[in-house]
Amino acid sequence: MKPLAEQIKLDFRAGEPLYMQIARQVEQMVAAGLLQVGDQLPTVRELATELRINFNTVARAYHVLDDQGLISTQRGRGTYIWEQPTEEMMQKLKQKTLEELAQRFLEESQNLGYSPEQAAEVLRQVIAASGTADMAASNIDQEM
Amino acid sequence: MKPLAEQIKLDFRAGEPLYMQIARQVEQMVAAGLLQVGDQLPTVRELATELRINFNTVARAYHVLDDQGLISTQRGRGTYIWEQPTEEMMQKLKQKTLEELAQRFLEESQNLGYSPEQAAEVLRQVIAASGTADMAASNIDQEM
DNA sequence: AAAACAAAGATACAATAATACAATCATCCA
DNA sequence: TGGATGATTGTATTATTGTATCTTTGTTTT
Repeated sequence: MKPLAEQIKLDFRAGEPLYMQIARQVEQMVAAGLLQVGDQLPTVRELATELRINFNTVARAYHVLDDQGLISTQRGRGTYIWEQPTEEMMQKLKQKTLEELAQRFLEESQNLGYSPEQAAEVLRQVIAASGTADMAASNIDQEM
Repeated sequence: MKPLAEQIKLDFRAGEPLYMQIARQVEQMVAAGLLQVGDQLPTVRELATELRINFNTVARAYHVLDDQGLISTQRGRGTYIWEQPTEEMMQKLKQKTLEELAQRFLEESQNLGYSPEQAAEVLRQVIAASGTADMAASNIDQEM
């Protein structure tokens, strides 16, 4: 297949920002099946050089797609098309898991030798700590 | 016991660096008693191959653990769980692990769209249910 | 015209990978 | 026995790749 860079056309005079043009065209290629799960996208620098723009602009486009879950950007490794769970899959995953998560948390805590009450107490503390916006690193150790 | 490599799960999309994920999970296995004094860890290349990452990333994880005194890495020899941590170290390690477990439980719950309070409430119910013989699936969603 | 905002670029940084290296071990043969 | 040699293991250094932060620029708003 032709290099991705050659398939992306930028219109420097369009109202649409460059990074959105890139993101949109990658989306369309995925939708068209031209890009498939696991495919590696060009590095931000490669694509930027081809398109004669700054690599941060490509990085912004990739960031948008990453937020969508369409791709996976991995520092030091590269950028890849990511499996996108369907809405119903997400829904199914959501159904049962909260209790299972709690169950697993409890089991793992008990494996460490803690009682369910201690596990619950630490959870409360972690919640409290993450709730405070500016929390000086809470030290739970002394409190138990 | 299952090979260590199979027990380590990497999330390539997580914010947490891969080497930290590895180091943390090894810590947790030590805290849980799954790894004991003298046990040999996989070589950096073995583990890296299994995890499909570069062996330097494993080496970096091992280096972190070596600095903590938890393991001993020896060029040409391999990597081993170091002397049994003192009771105090073990206590701290377990405490840290428990907090990390709570943190992860919380994050995963929130990823599913639940509030910290809902997560805590479900945990309470699971605890209560595990006390009694059977636990009917509680449906907390409508209650909060 | 000045302020405010967003897009794009420049620069420094952090995580991962690639490559070459040094220490140790295992094997074999004199 | 012991030295040679190749394989294995962790280490050091450098390159690659995405990220964070700040600056510049152009457009819009007031």
